[in-house]
Amino acid sequence: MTEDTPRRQRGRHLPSAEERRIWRDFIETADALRSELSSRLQSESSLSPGDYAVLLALSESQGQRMRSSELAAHIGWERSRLSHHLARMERRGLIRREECATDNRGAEVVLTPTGAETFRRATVPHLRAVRELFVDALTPDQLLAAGEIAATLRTRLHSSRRVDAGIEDLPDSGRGDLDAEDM
Amino acid sequence: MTEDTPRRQRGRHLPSAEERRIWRDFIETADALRSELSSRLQSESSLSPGDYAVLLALSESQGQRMRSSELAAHIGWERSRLSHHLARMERRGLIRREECATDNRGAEVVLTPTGAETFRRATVPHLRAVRELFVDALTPDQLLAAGEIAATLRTRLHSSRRVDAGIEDLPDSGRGDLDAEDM
DNA sequence: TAGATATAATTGATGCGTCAATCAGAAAGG
DNA sequence: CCTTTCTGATTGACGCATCAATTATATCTA
Repeated sequence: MTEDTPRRQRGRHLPSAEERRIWRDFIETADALRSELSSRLQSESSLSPGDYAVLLALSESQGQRMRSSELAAHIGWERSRLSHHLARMERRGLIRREECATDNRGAEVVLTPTGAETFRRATVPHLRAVRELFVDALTPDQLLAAGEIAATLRTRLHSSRRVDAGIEDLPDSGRGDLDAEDM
Repeated sequence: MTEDTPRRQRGRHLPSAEERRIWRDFIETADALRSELSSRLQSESSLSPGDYAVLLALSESQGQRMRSSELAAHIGWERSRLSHHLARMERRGLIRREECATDNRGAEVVLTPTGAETFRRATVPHLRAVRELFVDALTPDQLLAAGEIAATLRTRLHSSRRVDAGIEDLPDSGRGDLDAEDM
């Protein structure tokens, strides 16, 4: 009774060749986009996307300083990743780490003048590239659709992560945690 | 005459807050998707997406072997990246490198039985995950739209890479080189 | 207040990606 | 032939991501 003729009832079969093609196209294009943006950012400003995310968050923060954990949460990184990254950024003089007055375990990450200036000079070219390669490349309809597709995928991603068995669909929980990466 | 009031003539201004939001959503979602798929693949099969791409290409090749450069071109990697990756895969016994009979500089990459078996066991769960998190998450319309968006973006990406000055739009050159990553 | 536990942050190990440099062998041109 | 140039492939250095382990301080509770 359970023969596997192409009886496309959603959810029972593996993706078809066409579906796999779309999947590949989608994920590889997003990847190529990320990598092109990243390489432009790198050559124009000597910043990686990670640097950019950190500097953006700090620029927008009170006093251009933030507790390390707070920063990690804000940009959606693991603390360990941030710690390694900050070490590299500190070496380059983009940020500084100070000890925290109210909690002796804590560290405060501070934007240096160099960091602020580097970030300032990076912004416009970066946003221009986003416009050129993404916003302007798409028709207004496509742009809208892209937003909806992203929202849909994100919802599924979140619900599937909680259940992990992955059978029951949770009731659409809104989109809670957003990360900052890229302005 | 060139004041910058919101006169949305495409191509002259930086992306708006809403456009930036869509951009962030899009790129971060694609990223989250990639990372979720990759982590499932890892825990189910001890394979990275890179491993998967290499094994897929080899599985489909004549005699389960390929010249190293050929393989690199097929999956769209730099030779250097492939070389490093093959070194790691060889250590784990997934592939083997033999010297090439017809060109003494050349190397042939060969799928080992272990590699073939590991790949075989990885395929179904991986495709199931692609279905769950991507194909089935979207409506048929959205799936189509995703494919078109990817195609559009890819075209722009390719033309902009050639010109590099990036002003003139090239006439839509079809989509030449595709990479293999993920089946 | 002493001991358990939780939390902030760092560290070390390892895999992965990119770049520039290298090396050996093939091809081409004199 | 011999030298120059090109090409297949590898290497080393470094940045980046993830995981597990660690350190130091804070907090909680008996």
